[in-house]
Amino acid sequence: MTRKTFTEKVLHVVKNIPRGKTLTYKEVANRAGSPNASRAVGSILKQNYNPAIPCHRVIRSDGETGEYNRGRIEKIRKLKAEGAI
DNA sequence: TAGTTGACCGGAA
DNA sequence: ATTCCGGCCAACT
Repeated sequence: MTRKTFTEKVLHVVKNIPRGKTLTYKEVANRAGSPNASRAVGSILKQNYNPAIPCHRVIRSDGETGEYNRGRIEKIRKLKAEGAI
């Protein structure tokens, strides 16, 4: 069984996030199989530069947008453009 | 191989 | 309400 690594699972989950919807790092980690790996999710998305992965739809549990490769402002702007805010 | 870092979370002061 | 602390996991050096 070639199980997918945590990283692959996270990328898959984020890739499946529909437009106008936002998931928290904790939710993504939970779907990836590790509910406590919320921090690892951020580290992974940070390294993953893939336009097919809408990492800007992943926000913090506090309701804040969190950070983004291209800037937090761009992240917020994209979320607003999608109606997530 | 081991140690440090960080796009986090939750609880305590 | 805001600020501080420890814990958790993967990637980096």
